[in-house]
Amino acid sequence: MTNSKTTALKLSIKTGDPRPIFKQVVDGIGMAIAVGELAEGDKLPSVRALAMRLSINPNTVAKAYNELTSMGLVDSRQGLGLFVSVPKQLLSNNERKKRLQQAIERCLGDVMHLNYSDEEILKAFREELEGLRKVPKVG
Amino acid sequence: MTNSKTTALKLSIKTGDPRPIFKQVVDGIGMAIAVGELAEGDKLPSVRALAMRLSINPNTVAKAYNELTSMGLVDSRQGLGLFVSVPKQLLSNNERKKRLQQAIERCLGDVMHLNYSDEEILKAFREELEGLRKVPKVG
DNA sequence: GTACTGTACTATTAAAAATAGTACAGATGA
DNA sequence: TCATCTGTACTATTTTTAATAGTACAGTAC
Repeated sequence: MTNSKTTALKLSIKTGDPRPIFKQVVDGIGMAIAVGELAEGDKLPSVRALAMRLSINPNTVAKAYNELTSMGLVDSRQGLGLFVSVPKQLLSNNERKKRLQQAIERCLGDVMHLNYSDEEILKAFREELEGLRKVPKVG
Repeated sequence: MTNSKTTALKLSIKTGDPRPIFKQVVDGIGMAIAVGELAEGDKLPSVRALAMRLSINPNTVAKAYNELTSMGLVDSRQGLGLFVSVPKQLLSNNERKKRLQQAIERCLGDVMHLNYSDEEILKAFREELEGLRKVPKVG
């Protein structure tokens, strides 16, 4: 017996998005987990079900699911499916810090051209972060 | 007569970087302009010279230069070269805001898995931003 | 003139992403 | 047991993007 309810997952693929499809899936589910829309133990849609819902190839979903598993965000149970895992930490502190900095650098690289002041950028960042944290689990 | 001195531009292509080469060039030069390493009126290396220096194809540099021109960061002068342009604003406020938010969302999406607290993330972001602004023009 | 600039092409190769189809072992419930 | 679901692992093919290679042209400078 496990938590077999497949949580409603709002996820869509945008054709205009520069990211490849499998990356959109990874990011979408990863974000849902991060903000608590998907809670520990929740079951993800099956590879084939999600592929059908998103009108994409099952292999593409499988690729995304493999990456999520590698990231330690979900656990695979043989024959059962994928489940949101207990938070774990499989990255070294150095690696975590490196990724944090790289993400921020990339963000700033994309933003610096836009002629916003430091204060405006910081404000937008803080608000976005708070907004994410506020999103509660779906009831 | 124009400002014909080609400013020393520290720029390198990293094979491990997930970004395509032309994007690394765009980002690198864009950032150099943003932080003031490249000042208004400075001349960029020629397409062919930069291509040779980076050991990449001139077309790849040309592609990056075209994007920088489209972004309004540099101006092309027929037969002369590319020059860092006066700051202009060819994006609507809506478009600017949209891009700011998208960049931040993407950043947070990459960061939320790392188990950092909001405070730690904000601190890292603020420090990175301040660090960039502090970089002075090369003397 | 010669030697630079950016730009615009065509063609080709290389790499990444996505699709299509098949197969297999474990789990579940009838 | 049987049918059906699960993730996973393949191979093959197509599509898309990036990168390379080569040529050409108009404008600028000396």
